Amino acid sequence: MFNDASHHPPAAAQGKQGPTSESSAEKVLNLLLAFSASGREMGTTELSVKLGLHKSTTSRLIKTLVNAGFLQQNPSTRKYLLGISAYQLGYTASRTLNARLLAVAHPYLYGLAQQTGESVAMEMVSGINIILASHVEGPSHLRFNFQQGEVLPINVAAGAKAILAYSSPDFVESCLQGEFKRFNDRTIVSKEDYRKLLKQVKAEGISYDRGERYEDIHAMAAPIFFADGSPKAAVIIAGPASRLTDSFFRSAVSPLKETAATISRSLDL
Amino acid sequence: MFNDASHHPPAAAQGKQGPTSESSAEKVLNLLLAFSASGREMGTTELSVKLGLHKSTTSRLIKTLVNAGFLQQNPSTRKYLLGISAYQLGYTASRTLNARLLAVAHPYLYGLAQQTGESVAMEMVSGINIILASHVEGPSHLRFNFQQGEVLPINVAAGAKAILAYSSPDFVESCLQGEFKRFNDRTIVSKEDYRKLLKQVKAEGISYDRGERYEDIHAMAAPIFFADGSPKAAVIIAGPASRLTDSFFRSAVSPLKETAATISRSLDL
DNA sequence: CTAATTGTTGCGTTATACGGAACATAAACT
DNA sequence: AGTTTATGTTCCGTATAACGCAACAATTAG
Repeated sequence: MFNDASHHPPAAAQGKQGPTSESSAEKVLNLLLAFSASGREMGTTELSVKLGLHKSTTSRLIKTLVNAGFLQQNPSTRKYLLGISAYQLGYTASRTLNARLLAVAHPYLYGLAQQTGESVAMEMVSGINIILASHVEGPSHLRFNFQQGEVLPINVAAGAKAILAYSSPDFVESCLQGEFKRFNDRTIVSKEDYRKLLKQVKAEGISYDRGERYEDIHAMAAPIFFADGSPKAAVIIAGPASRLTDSFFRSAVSPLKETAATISRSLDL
Repeated sequence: MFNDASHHPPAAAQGKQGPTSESSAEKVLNLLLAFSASGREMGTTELSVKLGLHKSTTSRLIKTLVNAGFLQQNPSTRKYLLGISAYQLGYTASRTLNARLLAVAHPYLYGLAQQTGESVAMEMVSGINIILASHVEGPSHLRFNFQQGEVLPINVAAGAKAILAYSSPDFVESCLQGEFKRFNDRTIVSKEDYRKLLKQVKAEGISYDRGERYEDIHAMAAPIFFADGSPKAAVIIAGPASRLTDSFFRSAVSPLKETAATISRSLDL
């Protein structure tokens, strides 16, 4: 009928043009971010309303994005989804950010190891696994030795708990696919118990391991966040149960949280 | 139909070289792709020469990209590197593409299982691990049962060999970090032997497992490629050694390769 | 300290990207 | 079948955003 009406005001007409009208460069990027946010397939019209652009503009931008490989069209639905260039870009970004995280974090890990006298490590997300990415051995003769690159069992690793406590339910569930391995009688093997524990960890901001893997090893961990608020890593203090008592834990909470927070901040620039 | 003739001289008549002078939207995307390609930190001048743009233009584009979080500036070097938005985008793209791969592949996996009478599966890359992503059980009563979601030992898994044979040396080495576990006396435990084997697999286009993990289980695999030519998955046929003899292998090479190639093609759109 | 290299604004001009509507295609109804 | 609604793409003249230039900052080198 008269769908053209469109008497909607010229969007932030006057009023000191706070958000200056977007450049076309900004428009492409916002278009990409729209996909990043929703993840769904979307059509031209849907995108145009979502971004407040004209269909014609949207159509042209999409064409550009498809040519560059950032979007592709699902032939059956005729809608668009993220393409291989977006994937490649993210892969490179991930490597870059991880490298930067490692470089930035190491001195702080070292400082924490000196301060606490125990071994310190950083665990990082890799796909749907959590791996041991970096470590600094403590000054003591009796200390825990981390194994670089190891894929960690998420039910016992303190860092994994800290990371998952702040992760999206979606991601948590994909990590919970496999069976939990039992290492000893303290090991958590029930998925239900584990989910409850994550809530507790999130409330405290710290996760603990009191011998759930190796009976004589205790550990504690705090999450590191990327600029978008997503937890991508954790700092872990680990050592012999005889030294990592509850009183040690209490005294180490602040330094640990502080270290993790400092690393998170340093990533933002 | 051709009322407008549209013989308007679009840029081709321009003295300027190149097909069509890039739109600014294309410029931003190319700028991003430049980072995707090199991965290094880069400054304004370097980027401007690399892309054939003026410094001023490049500077403005970079500013836009930084605002949108696609780039960030390393304060110590003052150069730019990929930012959190690029990372998020890639993460979403990866989920999208994986979902699409699973959806597209399944019917072909099923077909191959019917055709060969054996269990068929697809392994996919996840971070620096290779996981079992999807499987179809064969019709026979005695068959191999895949374990969904399992992180596979790359030294024995046939699919892992197929994927790594075509992967970048960089990626291969990051996967080779940990120790190879020995399952039996056929298991490959030497990294050197493994690297040699990968070359052979690449030459043949197929990888085999003749009881390297479970002595009575044989398997073969062929890689699946994304549109950019990167191997992100593999199709695997597995079953009892008694049936997966060399003669079975010979007869299954073509169907297996064909299935993998068909899936790869279907992803391109 | 000067010279050289790299990075960031102003400004006037020109080409680029926009909005509107026609055109085209596909799905939804009867 | 035919008709209607929804969705997507192309064309064109015009306004404006983006460009190149060159001066200006800010570092680094000599």
